This record gives sequence, structure tokens and C-alpha cells, in this order.
Amino acid sequence: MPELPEVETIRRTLAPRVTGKIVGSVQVLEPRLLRYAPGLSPERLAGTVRGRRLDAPGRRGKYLLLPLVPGPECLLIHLGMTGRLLAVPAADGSSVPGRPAFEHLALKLDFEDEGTGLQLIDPRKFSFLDLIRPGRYDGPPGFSRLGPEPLSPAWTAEQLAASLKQRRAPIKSVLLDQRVVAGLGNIYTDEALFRAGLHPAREARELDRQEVGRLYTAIREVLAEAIAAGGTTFRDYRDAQGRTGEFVRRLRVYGREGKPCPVCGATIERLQVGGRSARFCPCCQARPRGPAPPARKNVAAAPAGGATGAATPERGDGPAVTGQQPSTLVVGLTGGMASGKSAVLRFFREAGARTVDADAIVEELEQPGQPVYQAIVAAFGPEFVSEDGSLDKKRLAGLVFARPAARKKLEEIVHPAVLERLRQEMERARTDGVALLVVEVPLLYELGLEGWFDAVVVVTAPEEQQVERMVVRDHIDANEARNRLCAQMPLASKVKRADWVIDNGGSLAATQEQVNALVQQLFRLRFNRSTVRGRTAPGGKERPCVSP
DNA sequence: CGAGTCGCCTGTTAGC
DNA sequence: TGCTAACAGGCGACTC
Repeated sequence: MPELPEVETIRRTLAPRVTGKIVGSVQVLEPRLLRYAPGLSPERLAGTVRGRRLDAPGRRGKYLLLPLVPGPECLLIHLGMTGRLLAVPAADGSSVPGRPAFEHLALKLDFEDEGTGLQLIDPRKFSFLDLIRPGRYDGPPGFSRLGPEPLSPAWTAEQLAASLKQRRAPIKSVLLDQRVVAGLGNIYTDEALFRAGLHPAREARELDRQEVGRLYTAIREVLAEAIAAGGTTFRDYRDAQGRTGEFVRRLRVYGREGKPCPVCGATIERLQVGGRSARFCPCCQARPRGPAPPARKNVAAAPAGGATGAATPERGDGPAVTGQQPSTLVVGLTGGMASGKSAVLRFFREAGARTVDADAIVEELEQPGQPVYQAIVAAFGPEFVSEDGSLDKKRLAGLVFARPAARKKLEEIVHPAVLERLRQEMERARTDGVALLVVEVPLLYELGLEGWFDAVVVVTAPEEQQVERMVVRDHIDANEARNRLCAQMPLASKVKRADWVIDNGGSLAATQEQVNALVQQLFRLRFNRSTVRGRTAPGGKERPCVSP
């Protein structure tokens, strides 16, 4: 079960505990460990490794790499399904969390100093070990034929498209093929396919560019999030310190059959695909409609044992679904000063949306060397450059505040550049197949940008709370804060024009609940674009607040 | 070559 | 309660 995020987590937790250590003894207690290593006996392995130093551990796909110094050999470990690699203080089994000492111990490696070591524990004995000798032996065939690293910048959606183009097998099976992309197992293929809105039994070659784009993005996002959460502990997995992974809480379909889909509420189903079980949402991952798929041999007609009649591809039932994955939903986020827009944006991101912050773009465009920076310096003079070469924002703000003409001049430089970048970000989200893009634009209404978005969300907070936040954040007194608020477009008129309102006047948890509820609602509504504007949403509330 | 099936392995669980 | 059978899914070997 350790897939890429789990192995990466093990690598990271292992690194500080093994790097630079000298190997004292090596004991192979499970001979099956060496089953793929040609001519490598436990004795020969021990002879090669003993007395050598370990370099920082590496990872490739689901393989863990322990380079020996001086080189060039490298230990290679695959944890199979239930393997655990634990850094232990005494390497005697006494402090292995969760398991009695010595049970299922397959490999024991002691370091010369400090009495520390490594243990490989594997009840099911699917783990294996190998010794790479560059130039002479490149490791087992599965290792040398590994496909690209999914999180490497070198891997592109085009490459994925090329690897899928010729394959008739179900997309789920092709993603499990380590030659296509390295590191995906059953958990993350299910999760990526769900996020991309793709049925696991779809023929790989029938995916169009947009679908491949969505899949590519989903794979990278789900892996990155899982690594950040320390991997997924479904049953056996532990990191090198014996700790469980937290991503299990964020799984949306894997291990959730019979439970409601977190996006649409339909019941998650299980299906045999290529001999593996696939979990999916029959509504969010409906097969595309259109002409009934021609009678296909082999695919989805699971072996007669298919008690799951769900293998028949004709219909994806569920509420009013066209079967066509809708395009990116672009939502604008705005609100009063210090109303908590950024926190809300963060909650959107955590709920699975891609997010963009217009202020961050301004910040970036005003960096020295950028055309916007150069234009500002040319227009206002070098006295607005501080000693370190960056723009003197404070001085510029002072000038702009006092002279409306100067403000206009500045805005004429900055705004078009920001808008162009926003346009590019929206375009990129569409080509990446992102389902929901949320863009924070503080001056959304002031600049008349409503037309750019499918819906606009306004964040509100009681005025006193805004004042309080500004006092703390901007180091000004309460009167000054009130003055600044008065100079703005009144929050009430933004609320009046809003499609959805998030009330950030309560606890952060309450705000997050509202955001999560809204995200689910948007996911549902995006199947019918005209309902996304909350004001026309069923229920007919004129300005629906989101209540969890 | 690609696609599919089987075997390896054992702890857990569903069903009788 | 105790038994069997199915299941979990990493990979390689094998067949067609």
C-alpha cells in the first residue's frame, strides 16, 4: 500500500536518521526479500554494505533508494503492500510502535554509532530489496522501466496524453502501469480519477485533451496534498518514526463505498477494473453519454464473478447529469477591507478549488525588473525606488492618496497588467481542467469586473470587527480605520450585488463550514451554468447566504 | 507489444 | 462459536 506519497514521507522522516550513518551489521531474516536480486545472497549483501556510509535517502516512484558512500552502489527497497521501514533507536525491536518485537522482521540493519538502526517489517512478504551497481546492474526490470515522476516539472500533460493515446485498457489500469507514470497505486488512482471526474473503466485512448488535462492536474494535486498530510494510513502504513498518515481523512472515494460522495451526495460504488477494485462516484464520474459504446470485448465485462452488475456501461444514473464534465467554474471573491477575504480564499483552496489572489499578482508585477515596475519608475521618478531597489510602496501610497491624478496614472499602469494576468490564469485553469477557480479581487465591483466571473462571492464582517482587524494588521488607530472604511464602496452595496455571501463575523470554523457548503453547492450547480448565480438559485432567496 | 489472469503472502472480515 | 472463503493489492510471470 505505500504509494508515492507514503514512500516520500518515509524518505523524509528517514533522512535525518540515516544520512551519514555507517552500517555495522546487516541481517536478512526473510530470504524472499532478495528474490529479484540476481546472484545476491544475504552474505554477499552484508559483505558489500558493512562498513559503508549511507548517503541521504532518495525516492523513485514507490522505490526507496539508499545510496552507499563511497559509491557507486545503491540499496533499493520496495515496501510492497504492507512493508514498514522504521528507524529505531536500538534496532532490537524493543521500540517498534504497533508491533511486538521481531514479528515479521524481514531486515535488520545496525549502524556503528549510537546504537541506532533500521528495520524492515512486513507481514505479507511482498517487500523486496536489491543492490544497484551502476553500469553493471540497473536494478529489477520494474525499476529500470519506471515512467516519469509525476511531481517533476519535466512531466507534462502532453506526455501523459501521448502515453494514453494508444492504450485500449481502462484508464484506471493504465495509471497503475508504472511505466506510464511512476508511483500511483490503487488509492491515488481512485482519488485522481474522482477529482478529474473520469470513470475508471473509460478506455484510456478515448480521453480528449481537456480530460487528460484534468487528470494530469488531479494526479499532481492529490499527490502533493497527500505528501503534505504525511501520506494515507488505511491500515498498515507508518512513516519511519512509526507515525500514521493523515490523508485518510481527505480521501473522497477510496475506502468509501456505500458512503455519500462529498461533492454530490450520490453513493460511492465499487467496480472491478483490470482485476483491481475501483471506487468511484457514479454521478461525478459518469461515463460520457452519446452513442452507446460499441460492443467492446474484454473491457468492463469483468470475469463472470461480476456480482457487481455495475459494469454495464450504458447509463450513469444520478441527478440531471449530462455525462459531460462541465468546464471550469470561475468565481470572483471580494468584500470589505479586513473582512477576512484571504482566510476565505484559503478555505476555498483547502476545499479543493484552485485559487488566485489579485493582490499577490500586483505584488509580483511590481518586483524590480518587471515591466510594471519599470513603467512606474519611468512615470513617477527614481525617488520612488527604495535603497534595496524595490518600489517604495509607502511613499507611492502617500502620493496617490494626495493626488487623484497620480492615482489615475498609477492605476493605468497596474490594472491592465493585472487583468491580463488574471485572464491568463483563467485560461490556464481551463486548459488544466480545473473544476473550480476562485479569484480574490478586492476591487472587483469598483472595476466593474462582474462579467468576468460565473458568480461573485462577497465576504462580510461587522464593521467593528473590520476596524479591530485593521488596527492590529495595519497599525493604525480606530478613527483612521473608520475613515478608510468610509472611503470605500459601502459593504452593503457589494452585498446587494453579490451572488453569494459568506459571513465572516463568527468563528473561523463557522466561516470554513460556509465555504465548504458553498463549494459543494457550486460543484452541484455547475452542471447547469445558469443556476450558478446564487440569485437565481432554486429556493429563490434574493441574496442567499450560505448556511452550513 | 499490449491486455488480461494468476500466484505469491497473511491478517482481517463476511457469511454460514 | 468456529469454520471457510473472500478480500486486500504490491509486483512479476505467464498466456494469448
